[in-house]
Amino acid sequence: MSADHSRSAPSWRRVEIALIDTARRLRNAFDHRLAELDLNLNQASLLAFVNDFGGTNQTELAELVGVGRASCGAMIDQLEARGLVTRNPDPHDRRVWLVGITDEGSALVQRFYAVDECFRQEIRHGISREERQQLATLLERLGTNVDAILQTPNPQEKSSVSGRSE
Amino acid sequence: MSADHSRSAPSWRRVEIALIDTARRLRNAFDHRLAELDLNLNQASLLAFVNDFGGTNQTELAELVGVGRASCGAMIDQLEARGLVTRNPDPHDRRVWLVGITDEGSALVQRFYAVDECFRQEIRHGISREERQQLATLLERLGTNVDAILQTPNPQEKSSVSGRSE
DNA sequence: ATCGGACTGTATGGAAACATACCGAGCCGA
DNA sequence: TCGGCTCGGTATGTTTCCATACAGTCCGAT
Repeated sequence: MSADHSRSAPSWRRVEIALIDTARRLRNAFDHRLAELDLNLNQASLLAFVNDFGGTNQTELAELVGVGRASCGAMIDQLEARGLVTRNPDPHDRRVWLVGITDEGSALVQRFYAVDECFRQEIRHGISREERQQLATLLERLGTNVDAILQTPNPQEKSSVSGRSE
Repeated sequence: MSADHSRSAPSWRRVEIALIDTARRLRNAFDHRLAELDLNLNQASLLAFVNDFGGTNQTELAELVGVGRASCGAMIDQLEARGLVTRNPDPHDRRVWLVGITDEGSALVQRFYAVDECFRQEIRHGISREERQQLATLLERLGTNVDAILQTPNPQEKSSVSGRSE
């Protein structure tokens, strides 16, 4: 469905849109593969972070995964209910939970690694390491520019725009 | 917040994740800029498609924008309520609506073009046309691989998985 | 000692998208 | 002509995320 964008590429539909589109499909494909573990990509990432870094608080995890604190809390609720992670009180700060992994969670992370490995091989078919490196570099620079835009509070204020209808 | 992923780059966090992450932020930035028009990126895309291609039915628009038919219908509801597009019956097929643009919608699309132009200039800062070309090519290939995966119905079927708790 | 500010985690409401199921309309072969 | 299949659009329920507001806690300044 997404192949023949022959008529769907008007002047303004550029690389940026293609990037967003590809990423969406990439995420879908990832989730598709991860379905066998009853995880989505964010959950798997969270689990892997917890596995790698041990006792981490939720705010930090939220930033690592790239979701808000509330969403992260909800994700941890789910993973905790499945017995994959534990919430342990921080002895030094009664506000925070130190999220840790269980044996079952750790085992699931191993399976995630396997799925991820397989997935990446398929995804990278026909794409050299060099090209991936370029891609990473480009994304990095793109991300920098994006951050600059996001930190602009309210860009418009162009005051005398051509014509306002209302 | 997303810059110092120094400790956030474990072995499995590769280009694919960076791509998804960058795309998310890119979309956020786009929406941020588009907020001045009271549009999000999908709405703006839809509007631009309608503007460029004239009477189009909803299913086709959904595919162009990259959302499902239901979501597309909802979006058109909103745009129609704002007087930006119209639904006209297809004289040849009483099932379909031909979505057309209004004068007001067309004017808004022009403003969208302006915002988009400005946005792209900022986003592309420090990235050459050549590099964008490479990026596009890479995304194209990536998308092909993704499609291949999505069309795989159920990849593993390892049947006798180690141990299922429930 | 205590007060105010900053921070952690949670509750709540809303937005956006999906999958599914459904209705009405077209299409086509018997 | 009629029966079934397909297709366009819509309704429904679920999921996932965010933004905001809030309660509890820590910490530093007074």
